[in-house]
Amino acid sequence: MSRPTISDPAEMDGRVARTTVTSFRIVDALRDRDAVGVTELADELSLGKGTVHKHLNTLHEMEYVVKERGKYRLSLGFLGLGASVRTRMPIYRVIQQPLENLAESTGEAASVLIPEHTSGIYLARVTTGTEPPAELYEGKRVPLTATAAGKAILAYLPADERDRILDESGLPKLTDNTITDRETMLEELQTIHDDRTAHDRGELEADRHCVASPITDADNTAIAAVSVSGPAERMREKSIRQDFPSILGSTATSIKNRVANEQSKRQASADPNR
Amino acid sequence: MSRPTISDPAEMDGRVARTTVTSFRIVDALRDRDAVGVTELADELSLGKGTVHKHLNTLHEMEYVVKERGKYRLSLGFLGLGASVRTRMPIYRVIQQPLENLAESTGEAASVLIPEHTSGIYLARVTTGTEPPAELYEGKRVPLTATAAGKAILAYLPADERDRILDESGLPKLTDNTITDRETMLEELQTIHDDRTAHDRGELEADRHCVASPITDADNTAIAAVSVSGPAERMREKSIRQDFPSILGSTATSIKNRVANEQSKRQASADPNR
DNA sequence: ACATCTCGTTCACGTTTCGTGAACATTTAT
DNA sequence: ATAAATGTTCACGAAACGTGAACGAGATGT
Repeated sequence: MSRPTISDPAEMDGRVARTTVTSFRIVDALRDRDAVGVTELADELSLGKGTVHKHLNTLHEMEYVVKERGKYRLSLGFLGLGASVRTRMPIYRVIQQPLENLAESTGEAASVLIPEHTSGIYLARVTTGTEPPAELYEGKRVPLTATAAGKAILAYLPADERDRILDESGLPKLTDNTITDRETMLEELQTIHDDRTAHDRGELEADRHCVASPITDADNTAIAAVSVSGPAERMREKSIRQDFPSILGSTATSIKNRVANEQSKRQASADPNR
Repeated sequence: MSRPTISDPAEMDGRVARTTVTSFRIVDALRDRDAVGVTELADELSLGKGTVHKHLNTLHEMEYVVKERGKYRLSLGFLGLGASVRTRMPIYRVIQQPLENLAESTGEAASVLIPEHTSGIYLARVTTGTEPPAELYEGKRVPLTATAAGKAILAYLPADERDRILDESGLPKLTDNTITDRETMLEELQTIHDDRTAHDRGELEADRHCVASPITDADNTAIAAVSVSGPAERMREKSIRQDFPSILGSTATSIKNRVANEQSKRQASADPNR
């Protein structure tokens, strides 16, 4: 989603390895299809058949691509890479329990979103009942401006970094409710900062409402956000009886404290004195 | 684990894009460390600082690498790639329920292993109780020769493909119990084929026992394997009271049928007639 | 506070090699 | 069986990758 597939070959001259870019353009293309042939890929990416074949063969040798009856697809090697990246994040190791509690007590899907580059990526999600499976969200990239969790993060980022993100990512319109005006967004972020709670009323997906709280570090800067989301109507009803903001707030502080604990533990074990 | 990090630059001449290989050598190196600097990486991979920097910068531009205070690490972009690859596999969409049932009825960790290239990769795992978290296994690469699920797959592969895998991967010794002799392995595979059940008594991890059944396609060729595993002693006790082979066998056929159903559904929807 | 050292970043150049196009081989469709 | 389409290989020219050294920023220690 709105990934910078580096289509402007002019601006980035000596600083980038073009061959690698081509390889990852192929990886990105494979990501969105089931199994694909050389010619098809070459046409789609406007590359020579020979070139595409060489790259696919390279990825195949490294076992990042599987070849089945002349067609190519990405291998499960990427599953290992993704799992490794996620498991290495200190915050990931402490959110499982809080997320499960949150999903349990609200009866809705609970997620943690992490800011990376200029967008947000779902780190984990716990679903209840008949919600779409968590796998469809984990690893998914969304604009920070079009989701409650993303706005919660933006509201608790240093102003210069927040502005940089808004500059680079813009405010893409995903539904009729998406905020696309920068001034409006800045006002909204101010409100969110005051409340420590962000709302999303169908800004990412039309029928989906979402409430979120930022997870901050010692400097009160966002490192992530927790959120619950569900069908618009059901969320509206529940919000009358349940105090989403306070539930999310306590989940967020719980996660924050666990992260802090983890970090002090790590420092203690890395530093054998004390 | 035993990935072919392409260390022999001689044998693969014009057929491979060397720049891409270098980039993925860097990715593979990043995978196993937390966050790393240019110099450190350059030394480890015996590359120039400039080279490493250019590659990291490339990966950064494409948002596959994150830069934090001069150190680099892999981004969650790989999480999305991995999730996408896995979700695209038809078998993945049908194993959740059977795996949960299996874990429930045996009280042990239940997994599905998929063969890729010459090794096996855990596609999914459901754990119960105090087992190590499933995330540590999902995406993990293991030798097919050193685990019950892997042997179950080997036993139900065409002889030529089985031999090719044994040729290429060898029989690496991981514990004192690992089978390292090819003849012994072939006999074992024969037994496994007869029983449709494979056993692993500490061949991958010393204190871990594992029982597995192959999941086959219409041709009776393995496309995966289901397994349960747990601490050696507990597994030994349980195996007296529980009939692991028959539980695994029915799980395997259940999965097999579900996969077949999925495929006929897909064909029906892709083919608008009838 | 200063000096020094380390590390990340940039740059120019020579040479590897990447990408192109066409030919060949192999598979699929007719 | 024939033909069309697709995967694979090859040779060559042009592009750019990797090397080494220089620069600059940041950390470290005195």
